[in-house]
Amino acid sequence: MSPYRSRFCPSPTGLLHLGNLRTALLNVLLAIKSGGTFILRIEDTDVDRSKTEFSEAVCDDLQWMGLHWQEGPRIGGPEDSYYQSERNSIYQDFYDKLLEENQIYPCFTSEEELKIIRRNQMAAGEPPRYNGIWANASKEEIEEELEKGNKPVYRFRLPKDKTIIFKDLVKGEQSFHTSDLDDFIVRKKDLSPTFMFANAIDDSLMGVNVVLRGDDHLSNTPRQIALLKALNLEIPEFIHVALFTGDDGAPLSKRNGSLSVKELKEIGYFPQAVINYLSRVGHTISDNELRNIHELSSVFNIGNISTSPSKIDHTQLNFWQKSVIESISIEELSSWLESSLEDLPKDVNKDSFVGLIRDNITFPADAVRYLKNLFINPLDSEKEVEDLIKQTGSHFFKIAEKIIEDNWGDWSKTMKLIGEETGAKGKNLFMPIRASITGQLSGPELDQVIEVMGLERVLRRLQEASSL
RNA sequence: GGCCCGUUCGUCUAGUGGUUAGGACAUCUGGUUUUCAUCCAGGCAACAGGAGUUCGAUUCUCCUACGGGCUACCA
Repeated sequence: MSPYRSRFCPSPTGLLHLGNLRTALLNVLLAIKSGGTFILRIEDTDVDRSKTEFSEAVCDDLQWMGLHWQEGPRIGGPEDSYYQSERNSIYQDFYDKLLEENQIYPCFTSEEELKIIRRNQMAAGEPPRYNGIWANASKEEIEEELEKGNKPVYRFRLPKDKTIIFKDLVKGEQSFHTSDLDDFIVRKKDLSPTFMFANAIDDSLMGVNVVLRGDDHLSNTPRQIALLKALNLEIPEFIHVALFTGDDGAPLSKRNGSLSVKELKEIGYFPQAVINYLSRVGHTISDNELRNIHELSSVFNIGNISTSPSKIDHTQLNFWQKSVIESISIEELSSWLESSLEDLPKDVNKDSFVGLIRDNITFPADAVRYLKNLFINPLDSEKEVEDLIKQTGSHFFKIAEKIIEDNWGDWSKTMKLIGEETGAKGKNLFMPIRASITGQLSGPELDQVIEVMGLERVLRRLQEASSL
């Protein structure tokens, strides 16, 4: 595989979410795998919606996820700027050239007029398309509008009756007729470039040789190819990946399960869990190995990219999260949980506690729950626990307390004695003990729990239970 | 409306002109735990529908349905 120069080019109008992230990841994997370069470019051409805070967040989020770029914001590269808002002089040269060659033309039809035209076309059962009234306007007509102070947009003169064919590396050959497309706008009234223009030009100027993007861009591709051809610019290869949808099949949004990187971070997801999940959505990896980004890139394969859309599934994401928790060291786990463990009593060994709950947690919040229930919250803070303890009666706990104190260090003997003394066995024996000591109805093996808690604390718990 | 993309277990997916249609996650059951969780083992579960091509189609073709995209002075 020859080195690919891939790119990710978000517009800073919001936070990065699982869908964008997947596209970014695939581009990174492609670059690493081919020994190429991953470029980050900020497409902030929409002045009203673009915000600096978002472009900063995008960079932070990608870095946190371990998706590093070799050219782009913060680190620079061959280009003067990787923010499109700072590249206007470059675009100006192309506009000049295109205008001179009569490949673009000014159009004075206002947005309101366009809306009306479109509505009428729809009503008449015609395809809503720019009617091309300004395509062949005379110099005089144009002068007249300019004199009136009217500002034009510029449209690209799309070649007539041509078929544009390109090969999508995943979907195969795609063909579009220019008669189904219209003269699209390349420059807005405020002189800023449109996506269709700046995106295609920058890809080419930056030497991007593979454009891996969402399926939603598929029908933009012939337009961009036509534009690049008109400018004699290099045309990259294309991969359009099927969309990643919400659990209802609709485009990914907050209400159908998408999470922003910010939220993922707050919930406590490991970047590694996220990339292992994401690299298996719409892309096949035949085994269930947990991998780092380099290992993922080596099993990444364009031919394994699927053509059909996939739905987000948090249980699968969480599976990878648990898989990371299983695989890392106690030290790493402890530092992951650091801020969640602030309330852990000083006399409790942090690593022992973390080791104890490791198999029973998915997120830091789960660790907090154990911490609170084991060491802080009173026994009546969870209803089921309180009910069970009251139902069992204080007699049981008084007996248990004495036996545990006398036999500390031999848990199986302890439980046997409590069973004999109280007549309880099985569930009726273990659940009240578990409930009173741990404040929960489920959790790790009891002998391990009491070891971490210590005799004093366990006895205090039993006393609390008998006086409930 | 036009153009385009897509449709295999609940989910992510593998796969082939003849297969017991495979795996993973979830779920269910059993085992371990004198309890629950964890862990381990096993089970359930799918080719959107209709035509055609063919000795034979889940696989190839067409149509329909459904989902999605583009058709923006958003990207």
